[in-house]
Amino acid sequence: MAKDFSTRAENYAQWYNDLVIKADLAENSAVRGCMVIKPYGYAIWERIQAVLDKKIKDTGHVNAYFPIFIPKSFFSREASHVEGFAKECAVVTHYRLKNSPDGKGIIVDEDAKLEEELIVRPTSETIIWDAYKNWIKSYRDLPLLINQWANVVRWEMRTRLFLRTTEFLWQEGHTAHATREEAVKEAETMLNVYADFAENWMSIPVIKGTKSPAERFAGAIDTYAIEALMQDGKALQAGTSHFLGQNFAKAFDVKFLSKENQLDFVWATSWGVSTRLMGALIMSHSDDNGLVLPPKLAPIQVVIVPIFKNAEQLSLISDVILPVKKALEAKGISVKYDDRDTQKPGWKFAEYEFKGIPVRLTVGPRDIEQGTVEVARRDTLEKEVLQIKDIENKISNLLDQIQKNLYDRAFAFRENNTTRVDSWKEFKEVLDTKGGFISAHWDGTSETEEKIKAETKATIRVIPFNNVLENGSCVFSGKPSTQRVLFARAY
RNA sequence: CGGGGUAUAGCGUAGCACGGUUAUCGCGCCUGCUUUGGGAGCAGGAGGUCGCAAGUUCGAAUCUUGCUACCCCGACCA
Repeated sequence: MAKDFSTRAENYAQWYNDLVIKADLAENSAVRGCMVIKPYGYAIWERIQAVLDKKIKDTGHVNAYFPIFIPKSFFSREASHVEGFAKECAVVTHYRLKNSPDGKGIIVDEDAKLEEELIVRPTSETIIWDAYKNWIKSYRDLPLLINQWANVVRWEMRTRLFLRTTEFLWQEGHTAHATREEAVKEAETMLNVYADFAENWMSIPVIKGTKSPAERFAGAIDTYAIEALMQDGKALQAGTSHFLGQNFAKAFDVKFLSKENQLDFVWATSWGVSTRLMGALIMSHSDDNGLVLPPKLAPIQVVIVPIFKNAEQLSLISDVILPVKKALEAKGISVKYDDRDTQKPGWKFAEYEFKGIPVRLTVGPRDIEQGTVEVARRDTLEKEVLQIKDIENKISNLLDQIQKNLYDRAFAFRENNTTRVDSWKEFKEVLDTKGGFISAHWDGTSETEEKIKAETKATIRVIPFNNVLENGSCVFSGKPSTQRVLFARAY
């Protein structure tokens, strides 16, 4: 087979880039750091959206839409929030262009300067809480459970397709509650929704937990996250959920009258996942032959490739296989029948393999004679020959098997790449030779985390929920510690 | 924003130190014939402001200056 792309062992970063381009998921655009999501990549994102949107609605939330622009003054109301985002904001300063006096092109009209600059949203807490102020007066208005699907802009220094782009797509939930307990519970609920989605739809095992103060969202009291391990041993934060306390309520003066006629600030959460999930999906399952998609998110789950020399042969095959396609579709399976005569079968095999289609059916004249179909599965690259009459009943089972196999494979990889470490020497050794998650004791201070990061580039990815409490000493400082946390180098 | 590098067809490239016919090759694209169970073969063909601007010269992809864009490494990050 023609190998015009890198393998993971040769160059993991290059492999990822080649894969995204060659599988036709996305490409770089004329705007530095911004990507064009191509139809096939967008179809996968639409699957992610559709499933998550339903989960978000099933947990009581409704969708709304807030502006892309945020007045600069709103932005600075919550001190740590501005501090966190100020360095990566795009700012709109003018609203008009004019012809250049020298006749060469077009320039910004300096007379059209905005009274107040507008920030292109890097996240929407401020504009949303400004609106919530008018919506919430009484405990009867609570809880307020709103989500929005939107694009946001964060002016990153270095970008990578899907993993970190200047503009990206996401959903952001913003909720308001009467009590602290309820808000904390909401943040946990949504983290569980994300974890369920990652594990059962994306086949990506994740670790749920709390972020250390250094990794916390700007403006949050607590940040929860699901953390996944990629095949190169680096961790990737796949989703976050924040308990915001009363920080934004205070900044935007959002108060409600309780049943007891007490005026109090509301309690808030926000939570989101982004197109970065596409990166997680790619790096969790794909191999040196290209993309591997979990069936539940694959835009095309089954592709049928007919082998034919002429129109008569094709029509014979079509007569037999089209009813099978219909039967599969009736079961909710998405099937593509590629009967183009402009590409050869071998070309199609390679193409669909690279695009990660979970199951391929091949039917040629020999099969028609014998009443068989060749079934190839993308995850294991195994092929078997089945009776045509059995296809209808066996394929959905096969898709389930693939979905499960991908999860099991990723889970085993994570288990094999999570190491318990009790000395600083071992910590550095494991990090450099093996990578992956390192479970180690930490004294709980930001200073130690900072020093570990400076020396090794590894950060605390997550303090797992339901962590076993055990006495130990910090792997770096030797000070007393009560639990292990997960360290890793991260995306 | 620091340090390094690159810019020639849709993509990847040769040519450039030493200026001189019609700018090289591969992939891809188009046409025809033969092919079709793992990225077909042969023949023919189309496609270029050599990043932009100025300069040196009889003559510039090649030399000089300025500009622009992009890539890699670092600090920052979902």
